[in-house]
Amino acid sequence: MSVLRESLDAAFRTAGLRPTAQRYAVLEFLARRPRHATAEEIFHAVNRADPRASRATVYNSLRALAGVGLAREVASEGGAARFEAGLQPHHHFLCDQCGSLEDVPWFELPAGTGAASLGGRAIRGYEIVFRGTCANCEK
Amino acid sequence: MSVLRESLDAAFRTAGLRPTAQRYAVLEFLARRPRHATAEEIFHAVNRADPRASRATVYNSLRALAGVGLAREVASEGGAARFEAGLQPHHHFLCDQCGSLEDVPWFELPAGTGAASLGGRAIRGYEIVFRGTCANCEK
DNA sequence: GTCTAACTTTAGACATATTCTAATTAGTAA
DNA sequence: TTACTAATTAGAATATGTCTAAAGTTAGAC
Repeated sequence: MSVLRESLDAAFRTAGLRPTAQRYAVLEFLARRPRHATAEEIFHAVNRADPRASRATVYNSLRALAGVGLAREVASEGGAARFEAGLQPHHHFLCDQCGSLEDVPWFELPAGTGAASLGGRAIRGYEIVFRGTCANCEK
Repeated sequence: MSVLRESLDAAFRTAGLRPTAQRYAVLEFLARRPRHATAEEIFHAVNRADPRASRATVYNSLRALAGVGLAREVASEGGAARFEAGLQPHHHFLCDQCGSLEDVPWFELPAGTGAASLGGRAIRGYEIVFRGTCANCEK
């Protein structure tokens, strides 16, 4: 059993999620890969390993994984939903020109930022979506 | 001609966008209304005014309006895309429990926040998406 | 190890959301 | 008005996501 598999296994147990081959496959794919995979991409990848895997299972797995924080849906615009392994937090950058979605290394909001605007809510996390022109299009 | 219509008209001209009845209807609906309308809701509203309006036109109009900044698609998760008039900037809050999407009054990031993470990109704007439990579910 | 109950997966139908296409209509500028 | 171009229409086509019933797995009790 690979090191990755062991750590995923531990992650499942910690999360109290029943480990299945399909959930491994989905999470492993997300953990290994460039971010922001669509359900369709995940389905194909998982399907290469196990040709019987079904679309519904990919969605089920993604929901299960997202439910315990092992994966998350990226708040994106248009088209298919995109998912990523929920390992390290980060922000996102969306290019107006070419539409690419890039990761931005994590940084915290200075303590208290916006506190006055958020009254009554319990904040568990946040993400900043920047828009503009990416380094490539900027040239 | 109403005051709203006049200001929308001016907005179209400024944006260099050909003003059509359907685009007026879509933008007017967004400008008047609670935020975060789905294309379907917009379609029905526009359709009440002009029963011949088509879905495709609603999508076309939304894209045209978004292209010039008069409307924007809200980065949301799952289900149908949501749109809002692009008038005042604000942040968003997404409730883990009930899934509701709320506006959070605008506040600026302190100058220089995250600058080190964003090198090479031209930032035109940003939005913070908070997650947690809304005031209602918190009770 | 075997049994059982609960959970998960499967295939494919179904439902919903969005885009495309060809023909028609409306806006613009001369 | 006329000619030109862009936008709209209806509905088909596509893409995305969910549901269902039957079959397969897993965890835990024995």
